[in-house]
Amino acid sequence: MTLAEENYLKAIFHLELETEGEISTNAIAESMDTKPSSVTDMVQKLAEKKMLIYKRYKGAQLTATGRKVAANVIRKHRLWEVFLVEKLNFHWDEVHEIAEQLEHIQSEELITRLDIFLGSPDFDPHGDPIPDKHGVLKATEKKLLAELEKNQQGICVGVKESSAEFLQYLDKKNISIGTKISVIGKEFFDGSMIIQVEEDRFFISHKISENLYVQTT
Amino acid sequence: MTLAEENYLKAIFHLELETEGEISTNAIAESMDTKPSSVTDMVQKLAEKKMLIYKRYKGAQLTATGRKVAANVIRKHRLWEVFLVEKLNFHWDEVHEIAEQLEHIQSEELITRLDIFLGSPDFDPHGDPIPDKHGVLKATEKKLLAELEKNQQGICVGVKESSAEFLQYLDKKNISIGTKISVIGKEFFDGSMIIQVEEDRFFISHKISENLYVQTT
DNA sequence: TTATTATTTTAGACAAAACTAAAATTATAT
DNA sequence: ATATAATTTTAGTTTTGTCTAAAATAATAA
Repeated sequence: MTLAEENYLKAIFHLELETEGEISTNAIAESMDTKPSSVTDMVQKLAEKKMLIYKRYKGAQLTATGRKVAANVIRKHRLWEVFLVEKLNFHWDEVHEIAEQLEHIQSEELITRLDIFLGSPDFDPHGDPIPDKHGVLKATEKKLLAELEKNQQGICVGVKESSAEFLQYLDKKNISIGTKISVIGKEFFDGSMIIQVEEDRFFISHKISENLYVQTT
Repeated sequence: MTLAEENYLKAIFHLELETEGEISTNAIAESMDTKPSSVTDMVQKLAEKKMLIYKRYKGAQLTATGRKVAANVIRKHRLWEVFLVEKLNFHWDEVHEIAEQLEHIQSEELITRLDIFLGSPDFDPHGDPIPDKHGVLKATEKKLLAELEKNQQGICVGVKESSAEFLQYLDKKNISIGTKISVIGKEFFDGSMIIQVEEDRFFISHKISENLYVQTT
């Protein structure tokens, strides 16, 4: 697997988490900031390598092999992010670009040992889950925001209560379907939280968090 | 600097440590296991980038800029080797290939922090010195093997005593001019050492080590 | 000094991964 | 249902770094 191939597999893997069925050429191109024609070239190549199934004009779908390769790249990315934050004291929002490079280092043994060195973490510093060595990501689950713990995160997929007041509140806070919410802190005694939405961090009460559904991956 | 460019600069840097004047196209090709014609192409490109001075049919010589870039790649390589051995418990002879990849990760901040995390080591696990952040390698010095400390290493450049017995002893141990000697252990009270020569490790007395000149880089 | 050998460079090709422009296909709207 | 729009693919280039084969230069030997 070349660096470019790995990046394509990774992008398609992420798109499959959000989309049913085949992933379109255009969607891949957009997510990778490249041209659709380049995507066609690469997708054909990956199909020959049995990393995905590709049908002209219909789109691509990862095979079991392709999904495993992609998950492994993501595993490496997230383990390196943990290293950068926990060991080198980077801030969690500074590590993405460096991890983007480190994720392509080729050595199974290295990742095995890095994982042990870091204490086999389950989540990266953004709260995203780290796939296990078989490439398995914990199944996606829909839960209440209130059920999340510190350092976890979810994507807003709906509300339990849908009063105008509540929706207006969410709107004011820039929370809508698809918004990523990260739990920065959680107070044990009253269930209140500090959450991060885009670049803002703010406090929310338990009343809010128990009325918001999030999808965790 | 691309990955290929960095590797060329690194190779030329190493060759300049062993050779006076210009480095020949052939020497570079051999050290990089590539064809002389490829070297010509790259060396012309690096000359345009002011990384080295190149004269047709004569060879190449690094500029101050090129030397700095090369030293920085070597610094990164050696710092990562320290990380792999000290933190991830790799054996010192397993780390080269992985460090070959890690040395190309682009981030000044990363190396600054890695260096601090490792306690700003002066030598890598093979005893090779780590250039400082300005790319400066400690000047090459000729000293007696006896003056080296544990984990340092040198290249045999001569003997103080030159009796037949001594030279025969060295011959038996496969030590000659150019042989790399690494100090694996040193006994404080009598100055005896355990040294590594190629794949062999063995004990030598102080009598031996104080009659052998080594060059340290 | 001239012939031979070794080294180095040039010229032309190739593979990977990207791009542009144009053609083909599918989807949408009247 | 057909015209228009959107998407996707194809064809042909470009760049980077490599290669082979042939030509040019330098070094060596007779």
